Amino acid sequence: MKNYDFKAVEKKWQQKWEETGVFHAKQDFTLPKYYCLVEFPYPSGQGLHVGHPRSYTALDTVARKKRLQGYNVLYPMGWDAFGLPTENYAIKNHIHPEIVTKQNVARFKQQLQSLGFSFDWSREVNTTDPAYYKWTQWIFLQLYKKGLAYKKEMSVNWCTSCKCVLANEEVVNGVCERCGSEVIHKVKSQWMLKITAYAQRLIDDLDDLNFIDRVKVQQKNWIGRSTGAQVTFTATTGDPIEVYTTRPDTLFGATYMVVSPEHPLLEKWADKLTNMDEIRAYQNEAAHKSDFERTEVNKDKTGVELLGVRAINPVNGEEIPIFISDYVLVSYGTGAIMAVPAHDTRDWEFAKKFDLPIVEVVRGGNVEKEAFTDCATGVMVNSGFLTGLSVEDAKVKIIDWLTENGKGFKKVNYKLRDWVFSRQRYWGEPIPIIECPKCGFVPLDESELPLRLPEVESYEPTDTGESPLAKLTDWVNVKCPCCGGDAKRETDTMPQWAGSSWYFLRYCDPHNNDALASKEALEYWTPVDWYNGGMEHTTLHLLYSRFWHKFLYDIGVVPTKEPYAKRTSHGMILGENGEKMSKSRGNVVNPDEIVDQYGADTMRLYEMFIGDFEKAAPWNSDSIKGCKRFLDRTWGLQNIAKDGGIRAELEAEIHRTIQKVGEDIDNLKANTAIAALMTLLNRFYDSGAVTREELRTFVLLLNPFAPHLTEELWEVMDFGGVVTSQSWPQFDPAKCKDDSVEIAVQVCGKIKARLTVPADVSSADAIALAKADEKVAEAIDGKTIVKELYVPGRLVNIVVKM
RNA sequence: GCGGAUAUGGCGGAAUUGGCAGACGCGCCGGAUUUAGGAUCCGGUGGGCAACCCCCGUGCAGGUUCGACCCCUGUUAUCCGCACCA
Repeated sequence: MKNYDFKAVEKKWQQKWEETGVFHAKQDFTLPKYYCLVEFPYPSGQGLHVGHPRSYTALDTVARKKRLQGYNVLYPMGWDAFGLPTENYAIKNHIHPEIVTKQNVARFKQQLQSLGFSFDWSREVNTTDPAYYKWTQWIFLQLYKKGLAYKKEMSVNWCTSCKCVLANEEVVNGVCERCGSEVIHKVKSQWMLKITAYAQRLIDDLDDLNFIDRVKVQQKNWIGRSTGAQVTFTATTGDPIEVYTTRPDTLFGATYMVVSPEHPLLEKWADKLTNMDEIRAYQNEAAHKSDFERTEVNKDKTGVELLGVRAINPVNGEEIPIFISDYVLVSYGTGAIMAVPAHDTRDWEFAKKFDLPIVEVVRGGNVEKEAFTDCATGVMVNSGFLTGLSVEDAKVKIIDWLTENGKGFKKVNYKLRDWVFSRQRYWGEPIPIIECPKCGFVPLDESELPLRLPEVESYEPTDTGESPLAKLTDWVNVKCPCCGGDAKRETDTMPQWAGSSWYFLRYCDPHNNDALASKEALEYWTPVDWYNGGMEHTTLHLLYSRFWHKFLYDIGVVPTKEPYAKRTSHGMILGENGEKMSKSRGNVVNPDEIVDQYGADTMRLYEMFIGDFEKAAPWNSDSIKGCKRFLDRTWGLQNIAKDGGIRAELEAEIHRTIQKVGEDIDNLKANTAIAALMTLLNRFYDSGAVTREELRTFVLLLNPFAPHLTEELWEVMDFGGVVTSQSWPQFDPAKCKDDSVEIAVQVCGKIKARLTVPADVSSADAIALAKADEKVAEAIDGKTIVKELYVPGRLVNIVVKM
């Protein structure tokens, strides 16, 4: 036996796979298909880290197994290459971002190829390629034409460090999701996408999808649907004040109102409010607070009462005070609330601080001590015609009353906001819109796509909030396609999430110049059968791409309502100290070094063996050795190989292993699949031999995890052909069972003995055999047997009484 | 605060979903081989006890059951998501 030279062997097979194109998806649409997808990476300057291969290897094992099972598998890879880090690097080093991207992509690609993933490289896509972003822009134009893209002056999140606006989804705890810098509010005119129009469908359609639960829960929470009522209060000025509430049943307990500091009625009432100075001061203060300050928890309630205008409760005609307070948000509901301090914690705190009346309307709590909110099963009190009803009935009755009297109606609200879609940066897709003083916004004609990014001298972002593109007067100043007059191009670009919102469609037909992909290809390949990716994208990329896909479905471009049939998510790989891997913590493991030291197969195997796929797992350099040892022992099997079929004494175990490995790969339980293969390997060594047929099966089962070594072993053993053109082993359920089994014998639940019995032994015989055992006989001697039971193949339990 | 999850040896993790807890791997201990180290091979390894066929043991306290890591009630800790969303 030759020593296993992983470096030479891995290179050899990687070249062979590339030359023969064995992993290219076939263009034959009559074959059963399987579309496996992993999130395409952002090609950063740091190169791959050990987290990337966890996801890629897991679906690579699925893809490889599915191919052996006869499926036409699409397992593609590409580059999500627009974005800030590249642009910032380019600025710092005075290199064009396109060149930086090219270098990073080359590095990533080389790293991925060194790990032996079975990607179809003939379908590689790159979001920064004009032939690609032509279609990103095309989709934007379709959204615009359907009224789902609009430009609006509004208060937006502004990252002080990126010098760029952010979507709500990109603001985490009041700071920028990417760089962690402070986010402030800025009033700017921004392109928006109307994702809210799809809020209900984005919730409803989750039901039919095979997504892991936490993804569904997180998306539902983010969309934040609630049902309640919109109620019209009337101000003493005669103006209606609309509020939204989920508790219309508590309307009789509304003792004051609160409007947000930005509420438009305040300007309207400016001349009637006697304390306008105080109000303006409060508004000003609120406007200068960052998101972080404004949403800080357990913060004291603040506010100012409006003097000169009061409100009338529509249900009882009572006049109540109105306040402004920053605990009421402009962006949610109507920007105004009715306050029911007895049954809402925030209102209660506010009422206590401003000494406002607290009227109990649902019995059961002590509203002087705290707000009684957990009152869904309570009974109404102090509530006029609602008194005596259950909360549930009161809700129905009050909504009927409001509707009949024109004072309100049933209403559904969402926390989801429209998607802020423009970015004031260079390295993104140009938005293909021209603004004409006469004609307004004019979309570029589709024949002019792609609208290429122009060359610029400097990519520096500006403090004024303008895109670097704005400085290119030659590019900006154009003639209006509509009237021929002077007009200007939109200079903002699209966010990084644009290109990734539809990339999985492009893989189906990546070189198509007439459509984002052909109808036939989409019909055949979509939806993605299995998509694995990070939890951090749940309310970003995953939600955005579902939205775009639904839109494309509505306009007849794609044949399915949903892009992904199944979504799973991998846990993070942590550093050896159990902390998140990061440069600053100095615990980063470089995958190149692992491949260099142990080989790609060991790296792959270890990443799959490291633990529960869905959970975070700390890296352990000692444990890798165990995987290397296993592969070396597998290679060594050729020394004890002999002719012959599967031996009778190993038949059941081999069939069970085939079953287990297959099922475990499908269920993301690679760790136990590998454990089963290790057990089987130990059995071969224990028996001193492995037959050719046994080895053949073993090699096939191991192939998805360790593709290089198994190909080489296949070749050395002269099994014929290559592994990639074989069939996945079949198991026979009838052969998975042993003829005899070891069972435990318990007396009163305590184990007294272990017996080997025939697998098909009858209950009576098993119990008789158990009783015949010396220790069991001793334990039950002289006692009354209360109960005897036999769990087939497991145990006998004899229950006795003294 | 709300929502979701998790808790098993020295470590990563198994457990056919109510039926022999600790599979598999790491680490550790002992042995073989080696000039030595490394590598490899063999044996052992949840805890207690001198030892056992004994006792204890799946975060903690109860409960249901012939039988509970698994189901129920309560509780603690950790992680994640959302967070003044009316």
